[in-house]
Amino acid sequence: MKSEELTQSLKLFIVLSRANKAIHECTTQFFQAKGLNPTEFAVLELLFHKGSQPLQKIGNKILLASGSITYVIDKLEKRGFIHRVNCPTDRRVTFAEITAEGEEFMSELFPEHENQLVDIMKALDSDEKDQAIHLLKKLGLSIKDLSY
Amino acid sequence: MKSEELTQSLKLFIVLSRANKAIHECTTQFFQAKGLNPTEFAVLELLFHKGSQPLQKIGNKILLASGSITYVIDKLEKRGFIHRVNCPTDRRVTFAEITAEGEEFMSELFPEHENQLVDIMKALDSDEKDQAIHLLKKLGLSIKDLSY
DNA sequence: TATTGTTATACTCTATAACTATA
DNA sequence: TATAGTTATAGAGTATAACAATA
Repeated sequence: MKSEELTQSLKLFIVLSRANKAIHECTTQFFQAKGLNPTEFAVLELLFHKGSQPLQKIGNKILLASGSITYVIDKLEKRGFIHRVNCPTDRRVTFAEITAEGEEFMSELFPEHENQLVDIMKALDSDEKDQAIHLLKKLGLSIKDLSY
Repeated sequence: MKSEELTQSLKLFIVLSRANKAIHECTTQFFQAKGLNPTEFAVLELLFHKGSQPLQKIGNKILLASGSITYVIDKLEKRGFIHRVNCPTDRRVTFAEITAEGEEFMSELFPEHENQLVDIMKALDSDEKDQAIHLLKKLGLSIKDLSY
């Protein structure tokens, strides 16, 4: 017979995967309705909240190869949400900077995204959310120490 | 100022996404080391645990279009893990069935997968796992009722 | 007519490698 | 030499649509 720990671990894996999948589908659908895929949203959100970034740094944060970053930045630039800015001190470096249009776009989109999340998380009350945050943070942090 | 509920919901979204991503990377890496992608593992696991299935039914469970199912089944069949079986009562239908080789493969792989999950979830004790399961199940189920 | 599965095709996203230009 | 970004190319995985066989 399987151990209690094994049964629990498998169960936790399943409910965590399913909850994440359900949430991810909601948010992805929301982004797509605005013409963005999750990667594009991630880049736009980074620039919106953290300011201009060198392309390479964006690639590191979003975990994307340099050639792929060029592709994503090109797309966002074509839509007018960001533009490239040469670094004055190192001519190899290019910054991505959000435009006024991108700023306006995100000023509307991000609060909607937040409201959607509030809606999605409504099933849990404040205490339960705190518990879930605590447990998932603990779990997530521990995994980074694993050698997989 | 942002409401407490909004801050909590956003935080919960982030820690849930991160925990899932970390776990997903572990399991995906494990599958890939065995030459499977997550979709292939999902199909194989379905046949291993639930027995033969019509291709269309597999597509519904894994959420894959019929053309894509053909592609995945072809790959698993080429590796000798499954084979196609004609339905005797409805000649339109084809079942996918796990082979002896696939059975043997999964008999070894699945317990390893479970052990990996036990390892991954070790950061939480038994009570914490139960709490997390309870909260995530509640959350996951509630989202299906949403209209997104 | 509706359904199952296949084929052919195209698209999106990502990675890799070779390259240019700087440092 | 090493680094930043671009270009060209390839590949995986998925979707779509047209199709053949069967119900």
